[in-house]
Amino acid sequence: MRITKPRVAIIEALLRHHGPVSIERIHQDMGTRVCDLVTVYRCLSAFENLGLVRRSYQHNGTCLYELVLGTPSHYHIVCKHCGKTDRVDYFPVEGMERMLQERGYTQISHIVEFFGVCPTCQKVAPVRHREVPAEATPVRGTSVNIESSTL
Amino acid sequence: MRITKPRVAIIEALLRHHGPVSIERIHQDMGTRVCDLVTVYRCLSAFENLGLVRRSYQHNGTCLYELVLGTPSHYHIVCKHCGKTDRVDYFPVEGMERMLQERGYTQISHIVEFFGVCPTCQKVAPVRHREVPAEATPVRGTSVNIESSTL
DNA sequence: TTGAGTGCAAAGGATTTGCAGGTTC
DNA sequence: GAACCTGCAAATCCTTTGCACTCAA
Repeated sequence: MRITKPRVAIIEALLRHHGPVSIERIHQDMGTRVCDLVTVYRCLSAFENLGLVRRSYQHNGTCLYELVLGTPSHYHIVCKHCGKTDRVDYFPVEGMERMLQERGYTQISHIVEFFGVCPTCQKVAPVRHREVPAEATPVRGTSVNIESSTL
Repeated sequence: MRITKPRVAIIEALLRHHGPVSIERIHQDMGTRVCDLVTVYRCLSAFENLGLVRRSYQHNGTCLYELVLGTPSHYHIVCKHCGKTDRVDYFPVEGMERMLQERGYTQISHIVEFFGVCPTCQKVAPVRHREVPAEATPVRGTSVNIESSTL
């Protein structure tokens, strides 16, 4: 994989955030003139295949990306390929992924995410699918994504 | 809210599954002639507002619905309205939602999901966004969705 | 009767693809 | 110089909306 200006800029933009960021946001942060939005999509996709970044979802279904840094440490296994879900009865997070590996799964990762309406938004109408909130920017330093990846 | 043929059929279809199902799949299962796909979208959305069903996402970003039955029992709080994420330092799942309530969040829910490539798909190419897997049907009885909702 | 529900058609928005031209190695 | 990257434009796909009509309460 080649090192190009857009790719470096994307990584830099991701480094400035400490949590999942939307693609649009990354594009803005790195400066929209650096490259086309399409390129950001393609690069992030490539990065994901390399295990450099991980993808998660916002409550409206649009996706977020973040750098894979530490190895964070649960109830539902979904096959990335066929989409089938498989029951996971063992509860504690520890040893969870090891158990899945023993079942024959690879590229295991998991996400744990909470949703709710924050104090400031208490009185406003609910969000619908695809409806992107005014400022969907994760607040830096205040997010923890416990998704992890294992070969 | 009125009881109509499509709504009954949707609930019945959901009852036949023990895990998250895609909207398309629900439509198929209940028989495409019962109502339009759009109606399924609208009904599920209404059910969700009533807390009857919960929504989650597939690894390609498309959404899944499932009946809210039991009350299942952490790291990332995302506002459903503005999309901002907020750090959650307290780790154990127990008491997590209570703590968030104390912070002023409402309509709290969370999802815990694992992703991986299942033994059967080991040798095939990776899935991309929006790319719906051949058979994305959750295997009944083998899924556990630990998302919960609190007012 | 009458407002909530529905169908059909079309709009919206995020993500992907095709192809020609550029750039890194 | 070849293979990989990009830009631009257009296609896809899922989800939402508008509007007139139907039906449960």
